[in-house]
Amino acid sequence: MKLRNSMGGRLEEFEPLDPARVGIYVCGPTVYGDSHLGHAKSYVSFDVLVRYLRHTGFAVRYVQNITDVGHLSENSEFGEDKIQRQAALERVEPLELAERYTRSYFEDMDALGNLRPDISPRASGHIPEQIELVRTLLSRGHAYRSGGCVYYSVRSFPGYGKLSGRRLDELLAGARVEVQENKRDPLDFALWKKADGGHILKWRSPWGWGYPGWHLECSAMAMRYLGETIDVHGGGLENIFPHHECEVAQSEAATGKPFARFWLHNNMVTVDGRKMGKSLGNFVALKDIFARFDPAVVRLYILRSHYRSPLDFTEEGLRSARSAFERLSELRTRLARTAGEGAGSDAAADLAASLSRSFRERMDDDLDTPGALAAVFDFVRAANSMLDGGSGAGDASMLRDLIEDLCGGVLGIARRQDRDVLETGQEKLVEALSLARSALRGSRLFREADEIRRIVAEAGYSVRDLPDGTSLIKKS
RNA sequence: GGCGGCGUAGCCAAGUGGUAAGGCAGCGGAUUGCAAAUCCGUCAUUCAGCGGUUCGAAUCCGCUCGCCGCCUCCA
Repeated sequence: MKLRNSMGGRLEEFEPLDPARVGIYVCGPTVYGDSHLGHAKSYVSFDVLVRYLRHTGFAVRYVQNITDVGHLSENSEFGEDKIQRQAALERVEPLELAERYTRSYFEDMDALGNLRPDISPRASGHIPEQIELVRTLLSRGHAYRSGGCVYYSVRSFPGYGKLSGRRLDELLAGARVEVQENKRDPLDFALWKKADGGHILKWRSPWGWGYPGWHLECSAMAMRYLGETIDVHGGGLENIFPHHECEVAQSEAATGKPFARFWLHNNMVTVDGRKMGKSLGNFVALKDIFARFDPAVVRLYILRSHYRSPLDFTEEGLRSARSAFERLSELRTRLARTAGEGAGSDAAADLAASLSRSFRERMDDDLDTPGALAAVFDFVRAANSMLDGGSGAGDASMLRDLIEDLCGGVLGIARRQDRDVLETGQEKLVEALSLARSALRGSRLFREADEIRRIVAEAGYSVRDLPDGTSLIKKS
């Protein structure tokens, strides 16, 4: 499998350090608000990577942090902690707020079908590890104390800039580097900050009461759970600089070893061509989208574009994804109905082999999910044709197993509910209406039957008259 | 100002030297009591524009235009 490595920018054959095991670290959310589509794109992308690696036989340890401290609202000495600021607004404890939005985050990710990370470490729960890392950097001469804070000395690490392609003099030329009195160099960044009066989230350290700098947690937790050199480090494109650049500098200066072998970055979600972000006030909360679209549709929408391409959010795009999702779901339902005992034909085996091959080819090419989906939809047409032609139970079983494996197991776009079983009270009523309608049709009372179909459709169920009976399907 | 990316049909989107995948929408047909679903056919002589390299370019090079991201917290 080839992946585009942000470190160097080239497509490289992926091989983990340990041939059988892969360690992945992905920058998780700062939990001070509900998740939006941008989170969905990032975490769906990495979820598919993890699923695919497991599918191809690797044992994967997937670590994704939860940032609940140290993320300041501005890059200044006196910036407010985002968690603390929002906690004050909602009148709760900072960690209570973090817990609230951590749950909200997992609710949304579960709905999208993302597998839970194997470890979801909290920054606040890893203060000793972070302090230890600062001590190491101090002892190695890469950090210095000043005004109760500890800063990383960027010029002590020659590799600074190698990930983001920046050069120190160019950074200085930029107008927005703020000179701060405690720093020896404007480019230096805080490892540990002194807590002044208003800070609630603070810990005792060798340098007094304080709290960790934002970049520190990822280095400390990644190395704690995945070792000093990790196979894959992922995150959003906007984190390449400064966040990931600083992680590289901290970690490699501390260990003398490469920090991450593969850096993967997903592109942004835009709205009307503009980046979506909390600070821009144009973000689309997942809970709002889920009220109108099945989360599986949102997932398919995301996977229809490449992880490294920007995704422009549109209502029309979501509707298009919903149609495509329905088409796929139709086939899956059809296969499940037909599947049973019996030997499969050569034609079905050929079709399955063809999809397996092209799916793998596309996924092996830097996780080309749009290409993989194209292969899936080629398969959808061919499989429908076979079923139209009267393929038997054995063929259907074979095709079903494959599509469940790829779409369910790898892409995660399978809807979980069994759509032939209607369970809620409303659904029972709809089912009863449908039976009554069948009787009307039997009596050739089509006008009445059509009226029932129209009403049931308004309630969110599509009614179809098939040669062997009537099908009821809940719309997405 | 510096660094990086993008521009493929009405919309979305693969394809990085060999003659334009796929989805949605549309149109014609088969099927159907009518629909829906499904299938068949159709839908870019052309890949922002202009030059160049090549037997051959959407793919490589140069220039132009347009858009976006990062350089400050952000997935």
